[in-house]
Amino acid sequence: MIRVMVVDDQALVRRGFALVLDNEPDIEVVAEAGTGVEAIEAAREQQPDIILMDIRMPEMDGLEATVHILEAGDAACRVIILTTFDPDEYVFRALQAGASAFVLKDIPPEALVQAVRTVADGGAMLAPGITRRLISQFAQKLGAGRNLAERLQRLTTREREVLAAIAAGKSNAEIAAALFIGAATVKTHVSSVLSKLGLRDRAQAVVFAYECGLATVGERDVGF
Amino acid sequence: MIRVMVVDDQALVRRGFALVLDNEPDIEVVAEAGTGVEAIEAAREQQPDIILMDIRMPEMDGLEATVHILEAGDAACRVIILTTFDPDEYVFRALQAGASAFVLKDIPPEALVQAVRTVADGGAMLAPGITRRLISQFAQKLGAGRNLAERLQRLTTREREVLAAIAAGKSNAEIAAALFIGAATVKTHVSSVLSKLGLRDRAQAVVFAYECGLATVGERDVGF
DNA sequence: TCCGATCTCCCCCAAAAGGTGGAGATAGCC
DNA sequence: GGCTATCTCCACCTTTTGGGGGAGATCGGA
Repeated sequence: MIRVMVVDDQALVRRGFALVLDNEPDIEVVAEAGTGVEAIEAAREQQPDIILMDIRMPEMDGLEATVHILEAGDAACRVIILTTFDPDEYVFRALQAGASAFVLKDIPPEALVQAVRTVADGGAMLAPGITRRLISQFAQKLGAGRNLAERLQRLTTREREVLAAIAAGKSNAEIAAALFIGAATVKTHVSSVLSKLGLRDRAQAVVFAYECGLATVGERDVGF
Repeated sequence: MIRVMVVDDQALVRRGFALVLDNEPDIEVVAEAGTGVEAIEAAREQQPDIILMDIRMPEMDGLEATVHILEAGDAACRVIILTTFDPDEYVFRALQAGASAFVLKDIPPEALVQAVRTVADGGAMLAPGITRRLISQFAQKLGAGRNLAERLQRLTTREREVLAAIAAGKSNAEIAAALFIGAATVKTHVSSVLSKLGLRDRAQAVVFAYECGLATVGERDVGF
């Protein structure tokens, strides 16, 4: 049995969703809430598996409530964001907040039921148009450094190691220590890297490393 | 009427999908192909709206064929990748190749039909588990620089502008020219930025900018 | 009005970075 | 054995960078 909570400030909408879901044999609506604050409270008491969350609500919006509920963590629940429109900002904030699904309110009832089952099953679901944008953004990132990666191939192994170290924010002296070579050697390698890639200084080298995928956002803790 | 082509090296599988789709009143299967090469040929001749593409095939795999077909471009078609398993590498390669959907072969027939309609309608669709991974990867990137973004707030407006310029690979002189201020002033700002953020040199500043989201991969053409 | 923050610019100086040219050692290839 | 590529290091030099300290102007708030 999938235990669901429905959160929406409009009682009518809320009841509508609740009725549709409660009608399913394997789904049970265990709570309803009309504000973000109520939602947090109810989530803690009822520990639902799935929360259907509206975004625009008085007191506290659905995204903020989602963050709180998921951070509390005692509830191993997943959140489905429901919204009327799909402005980009909401989508990104929702994904960042930890939502498992983002669907528009105009989806057919069966699709909503299916979404609940999918998410309860560990899956995720996005409205088709949103998936499209997410994919295109992702593909852009993936494909960004293709010609750059080719230029990267002109470097020797050692030079790529040095470039990676530069992209980690290391000074020449630190690179020397890390690679167990002399400072003079590092300078030689750095010069080769810059001239082979057509760059001017190590700052540009860092940019290059990120753009071509040699360095990646999120893989380092900036604790210089 | 949605014109569909089915590509799979196993004739039985191919026929199965074709029959399911042809059974729908608004869908017409206009071509079938058993290899990537055949698919490219058929796509050019028949100009289908949607291509159901298997990945593993002899002669040329589905992803390579997808790239060729979409690059040809004369066909304004969208590709749905069908596969038995869902190894990550395939997913990323598929998205990069330009696929609009990535679904597993075990989806129920109605869902496949729905996917075809969704994609024909300009949407995109991913298998639930894949959507989940895509979201988590995306959320990771988005959330990467949260504490960092706070540190960013300690900078003044001008200092953030300077930091952005540093992250663009500009030298102090270039920044001065870009912001219409003196070189000495730039040095002052750079010093403030570094000391406020606890960084040592501009290379680390570039790293910081990428990690906190001030700079983003793919937004710049590295044409220093 | 005075204070603090910000933006602007200056001087001096030390350290780091980057360029040029050279050189020895090793390894693989024709 | 020559030839090339790579890795290692050195010396010399110029430019850039970054730090320290100071200073004038503006603006907004206490």
